Amino acid sequence: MTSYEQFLQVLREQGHRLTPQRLIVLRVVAEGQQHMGVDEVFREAQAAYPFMDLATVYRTLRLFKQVGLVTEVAIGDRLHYELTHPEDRHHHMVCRVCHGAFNLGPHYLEEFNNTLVNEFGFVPDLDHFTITGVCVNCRPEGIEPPGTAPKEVLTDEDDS
Amino acid sequence: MTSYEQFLQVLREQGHRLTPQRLIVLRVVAEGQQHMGVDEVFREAQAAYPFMDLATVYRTLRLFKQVGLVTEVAIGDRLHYELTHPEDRHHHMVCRVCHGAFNLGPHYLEEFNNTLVNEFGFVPDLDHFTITGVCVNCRPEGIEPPGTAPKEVLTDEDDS
DNA sequence: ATTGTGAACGCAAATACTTGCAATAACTGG
DNA sequence: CCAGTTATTGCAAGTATTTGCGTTCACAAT
Repeated sequence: MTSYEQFLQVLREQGHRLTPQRLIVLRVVAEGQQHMGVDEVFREAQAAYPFMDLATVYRTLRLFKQVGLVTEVAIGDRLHYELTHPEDRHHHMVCRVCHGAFNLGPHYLEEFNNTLVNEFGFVPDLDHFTITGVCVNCRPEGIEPPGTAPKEVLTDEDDS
Repeated sequence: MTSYEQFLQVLREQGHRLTPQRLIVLRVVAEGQQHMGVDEVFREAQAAYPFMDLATVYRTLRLFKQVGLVTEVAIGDRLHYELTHPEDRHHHMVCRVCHGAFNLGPHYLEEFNNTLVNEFGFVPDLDHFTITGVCVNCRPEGIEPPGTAPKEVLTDEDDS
């Protein structure tokens, strides 16, 4: 059973209607190899369903994010979306220079989370978390720090 | 305003021109009691200088942020700006419910920073950092925050 | 299968923010 | 103090995203 089927179940259980538009957006995101921008999703969806409206794509992605079906990643100054893989929760480090995105295991933030909760009673939103910075490859030439270079999951050609 | 003068110096040193518009935006932000939204800054600035254009406010705030004169804080889905106080660097925790902002000392992120640098060679942007979540006051009573639920059943608050 | 209800849609207008461009004016060097 | 250079501005148009609203259609109950 694909997670696709399970996702339909989740939507239905929460009382959301399974419209063709939603099914298509879900399929498009699910078939995308990595996180996609809204315009990409729109283009693909429209190809499969010509009446698709951009506002619907925005609304649908927002719903999916809310329900947890998709994960939002801030790439540059724009939001991208990827299918949520519950078995592989992770955060993202996004390079400000090359816009590459690298995965970060959840445990890296657990301690931070606990500190905020215990010291301030503040419960941070850490379901998914995107932190910007500069990756190894884009760092000015110098001494390579110890550790393994993370696997890059996205390279988006664009400049802001 | 002692730091005000220093700020002018910074701008000048970096080759930026001291236009009346910039001086006014700087003054407005400096006089603001807390972080201000762009529209607030615009309104105040326009009161002092009727020709002020909204685009100029956006451009000026972006410049100031780049130069480090102001700090950007994401409140809700909108950006706010406050004067940078070099002697009191801090991050922000912003409540998703009441939109309240709480300061967070820099040391809370130092370890996290080091981990990313050492393990991934990724240098995160942590000059200023805003994390959203739910603050103590807005947290529903009796709801255990995520990530802190003990594996074994314990009703004791004591930690060890 | 038919129908009622309201969620979701499509569209167009609104909002938030950015950008191209010609005119202006801050700074420099004479 | 004056003129040249070019960063910066104001305006208007552009882009990204959201929202109001009348219509449509998914779903449940007949």
